[in-house]
Amino acid sequence: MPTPFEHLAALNRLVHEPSRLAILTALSVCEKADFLFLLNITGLTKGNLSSHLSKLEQAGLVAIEKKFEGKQPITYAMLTLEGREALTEHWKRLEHIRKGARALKPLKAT
Amino acid sequence: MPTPFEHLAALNRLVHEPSRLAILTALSVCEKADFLFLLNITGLTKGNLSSHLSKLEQAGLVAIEKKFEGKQPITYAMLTLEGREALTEHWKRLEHIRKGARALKPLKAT
DNA sequence: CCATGCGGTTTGCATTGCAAACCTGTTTGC
DNA sequence: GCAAACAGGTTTGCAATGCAAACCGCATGG
Repeated sequence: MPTPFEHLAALNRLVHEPSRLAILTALSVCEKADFLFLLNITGLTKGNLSSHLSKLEQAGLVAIEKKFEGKQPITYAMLTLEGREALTEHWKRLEHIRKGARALKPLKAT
Repeated sequence: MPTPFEHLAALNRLVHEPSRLAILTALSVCEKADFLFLLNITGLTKGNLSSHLSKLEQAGLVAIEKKFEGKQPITYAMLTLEGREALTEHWKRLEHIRKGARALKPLKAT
């Protein structure tokens, strides 16, 4: 009989980290977002947003697209399919854990 | 107009960390739990459970009580009021963030 | 030209979380 | 009765992470 906490082991730290959870969750509701937009809504510094995005890209959860808009370089990020699935799965696990705790109720300390 | 992501900044890393979220959530449904019970349901190693508990104790989120049950030493952990509040607050924030993302929908990149 | 700003990336460092070693006492085998 | 195994943890060592700060290339302004 598995406890709901087994799901914790499966929590993907890459997704779970607050800043990245923010980025991913934000991306999940826009088809595409640029760097500065993400910067504003997450409140991260440029440096940290940059490195989190790289990490997410490397993991295949987001796709990065760099182009020039006129003369300004601009970086777009969007969720990959994999990223979308990972995020959905993650929220589901969290939900599951919290719900599961209630089911644990009858258990008592030795 | 604050975005829901401001709540992320407030996510308490101490609580957010998966293993500790497990410990705290488990504790939230038993008035008291012993070390080995926590060990089983979280699936952590003794060493890591020990250090997570210490950290939670230092932060004032759990209270540790050590006694002898016959000849065996046994360690009990229970949530402090502060711990209970922190956990509740944490789940609330997470909920808020996920819900909030949907409200972000109309925003678009650029 | 020099400096100031924009749009990021890279670097350095302190903090973490994990695995493995260790510790104190108790029980078991012989 | 003494060595070995076990129970219940704690401490240590190390690799990885996240953050702040420094850096970089290009473009515009004085």
